[in-house]
Amino acid sequence: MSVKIYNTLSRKKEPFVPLEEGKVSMYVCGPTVYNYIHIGNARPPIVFDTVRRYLEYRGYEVKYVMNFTDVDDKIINAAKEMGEDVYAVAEKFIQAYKEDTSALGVKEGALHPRVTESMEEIIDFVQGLIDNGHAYVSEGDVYFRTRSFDGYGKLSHQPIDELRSGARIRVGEQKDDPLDFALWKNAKPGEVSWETPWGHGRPGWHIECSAMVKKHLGDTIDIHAGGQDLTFPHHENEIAQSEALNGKAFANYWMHNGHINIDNEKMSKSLGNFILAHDLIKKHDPQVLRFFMLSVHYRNPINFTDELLESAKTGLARIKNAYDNLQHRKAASTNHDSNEARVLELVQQLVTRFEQEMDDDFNTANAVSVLFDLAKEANVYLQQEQTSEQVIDAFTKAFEELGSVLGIVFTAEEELLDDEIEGLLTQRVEARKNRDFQEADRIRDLLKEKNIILEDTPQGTRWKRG
RNA sequence: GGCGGCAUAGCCAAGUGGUAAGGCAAAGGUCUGCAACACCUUGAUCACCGGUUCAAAUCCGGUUGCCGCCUCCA
Repeated sequence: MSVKIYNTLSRKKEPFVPLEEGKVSMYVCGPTVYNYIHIGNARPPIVFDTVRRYLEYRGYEVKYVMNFTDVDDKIINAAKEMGEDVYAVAEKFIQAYKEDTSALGVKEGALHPRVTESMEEIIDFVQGLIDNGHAYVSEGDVYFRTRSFDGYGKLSHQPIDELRSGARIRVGEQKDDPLDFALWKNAKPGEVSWETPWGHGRPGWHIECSAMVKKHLGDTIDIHAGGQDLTFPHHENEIAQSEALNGKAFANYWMHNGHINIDNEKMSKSLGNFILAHDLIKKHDPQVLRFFMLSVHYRNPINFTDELLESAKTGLARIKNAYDNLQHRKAASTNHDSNEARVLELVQQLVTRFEQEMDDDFNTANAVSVLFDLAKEANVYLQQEQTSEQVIDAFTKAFEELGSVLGIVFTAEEELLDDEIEGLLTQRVEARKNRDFQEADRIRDLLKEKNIILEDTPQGTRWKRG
C-alpha cells in the first residue's frame, strides 16, 4: 500500500512515486510578509507540515522548502504606512510567522529562502528566458510570452483562449499580448531595486518561486503545494517559466488546500474578514486550532466559527484525557492480564487504520477519528480492575506516534507543584479519609481558583492544569 | 461567459455501487461522598426530480441553492 495524492494536474488521486526512492522534494508557497498571518494563511503551513510529517513517518527523507516573499508592493506600502524600512517590516513579520507557526506545531527544519537572498538566481532565470526567446524586455519591464509555452493552462485546466478574456493590461504596462505576465518590473524612483542587464528593478511575483525551487530543489520536484487560489495564475505561471527554461516537468504532484471561510465567504486580507492566527493563539491553545483544521479534509473548505473551535477544544481534550488516564494507571499496572493479547491486537488494528486513512490523500479527518476510537478503547480498557503495563505502553505509544504525525503533542504532567499546593493536596487527602467532605470540597475549590483541577479516582487523587 | 467545488442527523464531518465512521450538543442510565474523568443507551436513507443497476449518498442527465478561481490573495 502506498501513499496516494490528489494531483491538481490530473484531477485524480495518484500513487505517490518520488523521483528518487526514499526521498521527497517538496515546495510550499510561503507568505508575503507584510502583516501577521491570519488563520487562513495558517492552513497551508499546518496541512503541508502534516503531509511532511506523514511522509517522514512512512520513511521518506523530505526536503521541505517554504519561501518568504520579502519584496513586494504590499510590503513597500506597509513600510510606508508604518514609517519603517522595508527590510525591517519584512524581518518583523518573518519572525512573527516563525513564532506563530511554531506554536501551531509546524516542524522545524524547513528551508526558508527569501526573495532578497535569491536575487542572483532570479536574474539569471529571467535572463535565460530572454535568451531562449520566451521572454522580452519592454521599457525596463520583462514579460513572459505566454503563448510561446504550449502547456499553458494545464494546471488550472483552462483553455488559453478563455483565459484571455480575463487578462488585462494595466496602465503603464507594455505587453505584446494581454496574457503575458511580468517577470521583472522596472523600478519606480526611490524604490528598492536591483541592477540587471536590462535595467534597475525588482522581480515579479511568480518568478521567485521558480528560481528558488530550481536553486534549492532542482529542475523537477516531487510535490509543489499551496492554497487553492494560487492555482491560477501563480502556479500556472510558475510551470510556464520553469518548463520553458528547463525543458523538464516542473513538479510531479500539485497539492492545493481549501480555504477558510468566515460566514461562508473566503477569509482574505483584502476583504478584511480575517482573524489573525497571532491573536487567536493568545486566547486559545494553538493545538486546538491545529486539531480543528485537521479534522476537515485539507481540500475542503472550513467555515470558521467560535462554536466550532470550542467543539474542537472539547474533542481534543477527550483524546488528551484518555492519554492522561493511561499514564495515571501505568504505575498500578501488573505484567499482564487475560485480555492483553486481544487489546494489543486492537491497538495494532487502529494504527493500521490510521495509516490507511493517511495513505488515502492524507485523510486527516478520518485519521482523527481513529484517535477518538483509540481514546474510547483505552478508556474502556482502563475500566478493568487489573491492567497490563504492556497494554498501557502500547496505547501510549500509539497515541504518541500517531499524534506526532498530526502534530498533536501529548505531555505527561510531571512538573512539580509548589509546596503550598502540595500541602493542600495532602490536607485534602486527609480530610477525605476522615470523611470531612466539606473541608475536602473547600480545598478543591481553592485549588480550582489556582487553575488546578482535581479528580478523585479509585487509584487516588490526580490533578491537572485547567 | 469559461473552469471547478459543495449540498449527509441540532451543529461539524468522513464515506465514489452492497443497505450511513467519528466528534460536539441534547436526553436517560452507571460510576463517584459530591464533582470531574469515563462508560452504556437513544438519532439521519444522504437538497430535489428522473435514469442506469439485482443493488446508489455513491454512476448518468436535469433542477435548485451556496462557494471558489478566471484580478492582489493561503
